[in-house]
Amino acid sequence: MAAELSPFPGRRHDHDACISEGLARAEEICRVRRERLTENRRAVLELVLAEHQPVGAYDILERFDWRGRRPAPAQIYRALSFLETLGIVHRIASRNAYVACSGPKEGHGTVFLVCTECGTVAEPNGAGVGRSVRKLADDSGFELHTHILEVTGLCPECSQASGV
Amino acid sequence: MAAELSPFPGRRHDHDACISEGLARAEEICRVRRERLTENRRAVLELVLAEHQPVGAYDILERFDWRGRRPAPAQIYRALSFLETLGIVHRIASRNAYVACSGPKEGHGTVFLVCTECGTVAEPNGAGVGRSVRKLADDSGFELHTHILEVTGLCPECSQASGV
DNA sequence: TCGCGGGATGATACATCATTACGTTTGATA
DNA sequence: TATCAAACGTAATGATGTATCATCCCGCGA
Repeated sequence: MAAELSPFPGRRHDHDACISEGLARAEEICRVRRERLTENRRAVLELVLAEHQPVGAYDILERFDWRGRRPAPAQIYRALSFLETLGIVHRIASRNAYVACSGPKEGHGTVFLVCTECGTVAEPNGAGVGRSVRKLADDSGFELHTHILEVTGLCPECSQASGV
Repeated sequence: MAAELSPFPGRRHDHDACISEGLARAEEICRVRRERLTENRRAVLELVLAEHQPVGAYDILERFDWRGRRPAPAQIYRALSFLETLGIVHRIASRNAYVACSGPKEGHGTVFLVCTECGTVAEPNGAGVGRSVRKLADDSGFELHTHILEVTGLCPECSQASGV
């Protein structure tokens, strides 16, 4: 088998590829849905894609220096919610911050592994957890719409580094 | 078996009992841990216990009219974090709001079912989900510390009301 | 090509949520 | 009762997120 047993990106992955894949995916989704990936939205997406750590809206705001101007918060939030509806950016509620969706593959659920040491976020395949959640909801008579699961701990690299 | 198949409180439950049980539980925990359930903390807890909906810190602030004075935000947050460490109040990250822990029983995990219609929050027994999460973390080489799972949808009553 | 209509933007202001800082009070206990 | 840490009171500030509205831009039909 090839690369990823772990959903974490690894220290030396080709991050430029992450970015261009992310952008390509966004373009494809917009094409299909007949939405516009405007300059603003694209710029925000690039800033979110720039890292595998969640990034706050105001961090984006600071890094955003598009043609010398400084946009207002609303502009960032508008772009972020647009990208969220497309499913290419996710909000990490426990941190009030945002990450780019890391996998093109379907079947990943709304599960985030957040490393408390380096901040990296991974989206593992959450199918098993998804089943548990559905069962739990059924047993409780709850009509499930969405769920978010945010797991904190140490990613493989930080776990090793901390001397296991 | 007796009452609760569903972890939801039900429209006509004895809510006074919820409150006094909650307070009694807090007193017991403080006694065991040699902590002080001061007047402030108790007042905040009462306001959180007053509903099964998550309540914002500033909602508490507004309702807080303890001897005519109006406390500052810091006071509310201090009490809330104290109550969180005791495990009798939980923060709902997706809503920036707080609920009282609904069950005296152990074995409930950090799982919240949040009704988007009436706002009621229930804490079902999350043992099954907990196992899935541990497995997922193991498979990803992730050293798990904590997790929060917030499920949105319709509670049994609202689900029925919406005409299933 | 003109003009219309809806979505996106720019900009100001404001609303909401949370923390820091610091001096004072309180309560357990030695 | 002297002491010390914990909790409180208060003010200020920081961080995050929305509302509003005039304007701009783009696709599309006349």
